[in-house]
Amino acid sequence: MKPRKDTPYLDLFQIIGLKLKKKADESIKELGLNAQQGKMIGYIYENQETELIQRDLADRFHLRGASITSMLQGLEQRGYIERKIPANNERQKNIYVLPKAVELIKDFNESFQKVEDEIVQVLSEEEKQTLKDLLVKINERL
Amino acid sequence: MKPRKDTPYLDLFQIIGLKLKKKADESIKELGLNAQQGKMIGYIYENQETELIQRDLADRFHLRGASITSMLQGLEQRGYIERKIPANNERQKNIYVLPKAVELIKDFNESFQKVEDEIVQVLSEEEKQTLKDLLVKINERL
DNA sequence: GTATAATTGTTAGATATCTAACTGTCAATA
DNA sequence: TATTGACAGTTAGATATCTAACAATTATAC
Repeated sequence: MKPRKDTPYLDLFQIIGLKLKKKADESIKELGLNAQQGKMIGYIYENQETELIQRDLADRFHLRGASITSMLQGLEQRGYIERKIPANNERQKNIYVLPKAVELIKDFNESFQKVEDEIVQVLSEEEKQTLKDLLVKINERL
Repeated sequence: MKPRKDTPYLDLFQIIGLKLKKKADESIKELGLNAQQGKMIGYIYENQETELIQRDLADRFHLRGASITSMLQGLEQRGYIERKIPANNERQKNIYVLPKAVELIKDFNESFQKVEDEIVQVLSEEEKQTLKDLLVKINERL
């Protein structure tokens, strides 16, 4: 009996995603953080003037509120970020990066850029553009 | 200061991967397993006549040996699979699915197929083929 | 043949994520 | 304005993954 199962897109996205996660983790491991934490710090840095709250991070990174709490508690204890309850809403916490994290952001970005380059190194400019369009289209409807 | 960070491919793959994982988990949740377990059972079923060992599963799914041990212990305790030490190599364990798992495979595959269809629903036949070619190319070099 | 290497799988302990239940605060409305 | 519901975040407990150290077995090299 031949398998009727045939889910090449699901499988490819899953495997590529895993490989990329491992590469990204590896590339910033020496900085003492994982890729998710690096991405998070970078995102906070770029958005901290917009009254960024944990809910926003959960949405952006497709994680649950509980995961964000846990992650930010870790980053806060280690001195990378701080959380301040804003005057106008005591439910929320605004997130800011501290200098210790800012120092690392350049290194993060270089490392992530290298992984990014690895992804598309085998593609022509035209193929890269085509791929990006297709991925955006898929992501929007998913 | 504008962010110099720009890793759209890394970000898109990460987010699409997460969304797909959640959809796939959701789609087979009622069967009492998660997507990874479903994929694993399906793969074992299709390869159990080839003296499949844990090492093979670790390679196929890009997981560590320890993770496979843990996962298979769970599936074995719940009666989905069995592991037998082959006569010719006492280090190894050959993996087989049990009837309880076989019953579910058809349902798994239908569920995964639905997620698969969701991924490419917005693409034309030509776009689908292009995407697959690009993904395969990327996956090979990664 | 024996010593050394590599291979396969397991365990222990760490981390990241999840769900469900919860607290406290703010918003809507009757 | 008092109640009810929605929202932001936390905690507890479960699960899945990882790394590192390990045991047992097999393969290789001298």
